[in-house]
Amino acid sequence: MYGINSHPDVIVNMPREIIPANDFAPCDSVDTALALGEAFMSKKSAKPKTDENRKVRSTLDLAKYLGLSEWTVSRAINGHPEVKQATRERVLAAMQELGFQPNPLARGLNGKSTGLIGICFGHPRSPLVVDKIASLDEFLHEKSYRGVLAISTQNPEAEKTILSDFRRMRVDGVILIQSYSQRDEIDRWLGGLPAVHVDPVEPEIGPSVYFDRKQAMHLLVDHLYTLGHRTFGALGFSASNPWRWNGLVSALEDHGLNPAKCLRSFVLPSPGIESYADGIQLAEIVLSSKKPPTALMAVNDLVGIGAARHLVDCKFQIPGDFSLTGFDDLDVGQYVVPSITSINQSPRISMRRAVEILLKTIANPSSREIATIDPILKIRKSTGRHGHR
Amino acid sequence: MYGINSHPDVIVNMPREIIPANDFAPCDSVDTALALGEAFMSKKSAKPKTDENRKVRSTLDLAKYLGLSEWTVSRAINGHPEVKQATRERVLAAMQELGFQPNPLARGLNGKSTGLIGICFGHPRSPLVVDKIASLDEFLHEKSYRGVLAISTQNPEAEKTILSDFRRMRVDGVILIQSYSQRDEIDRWLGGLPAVHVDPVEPEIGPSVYFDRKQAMHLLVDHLYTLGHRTFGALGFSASNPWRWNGLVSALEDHGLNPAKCLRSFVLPSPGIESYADGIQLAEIVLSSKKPPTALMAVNDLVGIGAARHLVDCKFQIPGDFSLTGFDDLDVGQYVVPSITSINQSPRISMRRAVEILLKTIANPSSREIATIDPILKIRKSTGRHGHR
DNA sequence: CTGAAAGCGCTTACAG
DNA sequence: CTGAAAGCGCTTACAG
Repeated sequence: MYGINSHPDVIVNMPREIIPANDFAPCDSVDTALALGEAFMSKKSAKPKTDENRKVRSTLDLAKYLGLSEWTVSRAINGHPEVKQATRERVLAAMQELGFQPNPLARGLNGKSTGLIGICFGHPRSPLVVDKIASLDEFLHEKSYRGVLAISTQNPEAEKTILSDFRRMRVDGVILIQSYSQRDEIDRWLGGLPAVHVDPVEPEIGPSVYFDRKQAMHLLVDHLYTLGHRTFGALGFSASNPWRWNGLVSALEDHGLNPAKCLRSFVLPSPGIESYADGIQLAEIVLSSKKPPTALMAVNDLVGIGAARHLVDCKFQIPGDFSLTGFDDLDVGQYVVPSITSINQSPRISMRRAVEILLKTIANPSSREIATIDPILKIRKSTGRHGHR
Repeated sequence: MYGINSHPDVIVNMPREIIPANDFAPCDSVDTALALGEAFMSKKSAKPKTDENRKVRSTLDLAKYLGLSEWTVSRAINGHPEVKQATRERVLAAMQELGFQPNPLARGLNGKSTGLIGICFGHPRSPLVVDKIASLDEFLHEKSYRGVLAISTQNPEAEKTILSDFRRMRVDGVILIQSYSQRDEIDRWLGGLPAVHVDPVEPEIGPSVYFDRKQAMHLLVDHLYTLGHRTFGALGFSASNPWRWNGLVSALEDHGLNPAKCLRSFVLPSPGIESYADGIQLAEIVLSSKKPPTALMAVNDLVGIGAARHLVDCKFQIPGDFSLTGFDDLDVGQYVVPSITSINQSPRISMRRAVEILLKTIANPSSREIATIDPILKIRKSTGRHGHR
């Protein structure tokens, strides 16, 4: 339905039925159109009411078919108050029956909704992206929107291009996921286009969905501290990843620890795609360091699993020698040995909120709603007391 | 660039720069437009040539700016032969410089290219989908197309709706990945829209990319047979998955084995999402069966890893007691214990071919190119001689 | 090549 | 509510 109702609370379910491409017969005269209308309505119509003889292809056709004016049909479809309820229902019912939908391109040309939502992922390589995309697809379809997907791969230049394209194709709104660009730049690129940010690197000052990474780091540190750990290693992230790092630092301080002494960061000289192979390399670095920390906190599950794999291969015990945490709560984390303690980010809920907030922002551009997603700690076999074998 | 060249071999790189939404000043008179043109061209123009004073927003503006007619500009952009090379280059250069692009909506309304490609995934839950989406995004962007993504979740009704929507938004073509619908139905829903099928369930009779699953099953069986295995179990698929099953049967027959005797199928009463949990359940079923086969072939890596996990938990040796193969060659397969023998499907190459073939089909609808992607066997630690501990 | 015009399928003032 | 019309930004015959 391409969001063509201006009454968001009255969602009309119009079927999206097929419109054969080759059966177009324009209705040039009112007579033809009326004859057509009769054919549709006549109970003893020779032809069955199949897709093949559905000739209502424009609002003008529909208007003729219903004996209304184009004006009325347009207003009815767009939920304007000038047309009375009974007429509107008649129009909507006919659309249902005929499977007719106004052409979104023509709507877009007139500055109306196209039913398109631009989706821009900053970081495509996480397995969570599949869940997010599937969820977005589901929630967007529920509201009769379509997602136009693009991936910027953390490249601001690409992001600029993508947003420009979104504007050019007149999307109704944009969902930006893990954007790495400057907030003010993005706003400039958007040029007023409604947008919701999900987990931006820059602090959120507009409509956004914000996963509480600081709390997540607190949950992990609390868990490890309770198990007796006093030395911590960050695997694959450092102070250059402020959200993770600052959360980690503040969590340590909350326990009376001095991060300068108890926290070390292990990063690769040339960071890869934060996957297993990185984890293995990072574990090598940890092992080659003096007095490695006992609690290792990986930037994500893949790195964590890779690191665990290398440590186990080197005959270290997890959690006897090292406790190890991941991040993301991927399914796979439960099926590796040892299963990996992690943080669940509720990607599905997060996407649901993103769609909700975007639609609110489209309806009311001054809305600046922010949703916070709470982390969930998943304790598994990769964390335990140090020295317990 | 929205595919606005009718000469596919001459891809013009036009910048997609930002178009501020609020600075629109329509050029109502030729005078205004010319003055504008002068301002653009004057070297001592007061205002710098920023986004802010870029006022060429339509082909008409561009035509006035260049002192050409709208007709010429349109023809130049669309690569028609009537306009001579020098003029075309001038137009194209001005577009570059001004960052102007014709409005794709208006083009679409006129039955021209919108630059949109519909992408429909039938099976969203595989981790490979991320790779496929990222690859499609990359290759489509290279050709200045945009992907509109939808997921049908193996529901023909949803697929019908999605294809109808694609037509309504005038996509230039469709990429259907793992569609579960009937081929003739799809063709009807497409109504002539150019499309390429990737790994359809129905045999491919149009433009398509076809992963050679039969050969894949042969590679696996050859490998297992060479290792001495004579009894085989299919984990998570049966004769209802014809490609897998028929390939498996023919491979066994090629080795002189009788599938009726040496092949058993293990499937869940209510199949899940073909992930780890399914694998665990399937392994339970295998273990509870009489004389379980020694070679287990999982429908995919996740199921294989889950099954392996359960077998190991039950103190069976892999590959001592069971050899186990997966399918997909997910990264994770290398990092579990034991690492899992699998089949690589070259998803990136597959997507590249899909885009290539689609663009060829758009350019020439009678083209019916079919690409075959060869499987690659990845031998890892989960397969070996039976009884070797 | 130019110029003037119609048309794609909508939306929206404008007068009745 | 109707009717006649202009406009969104393009493309495309049509006459010169």
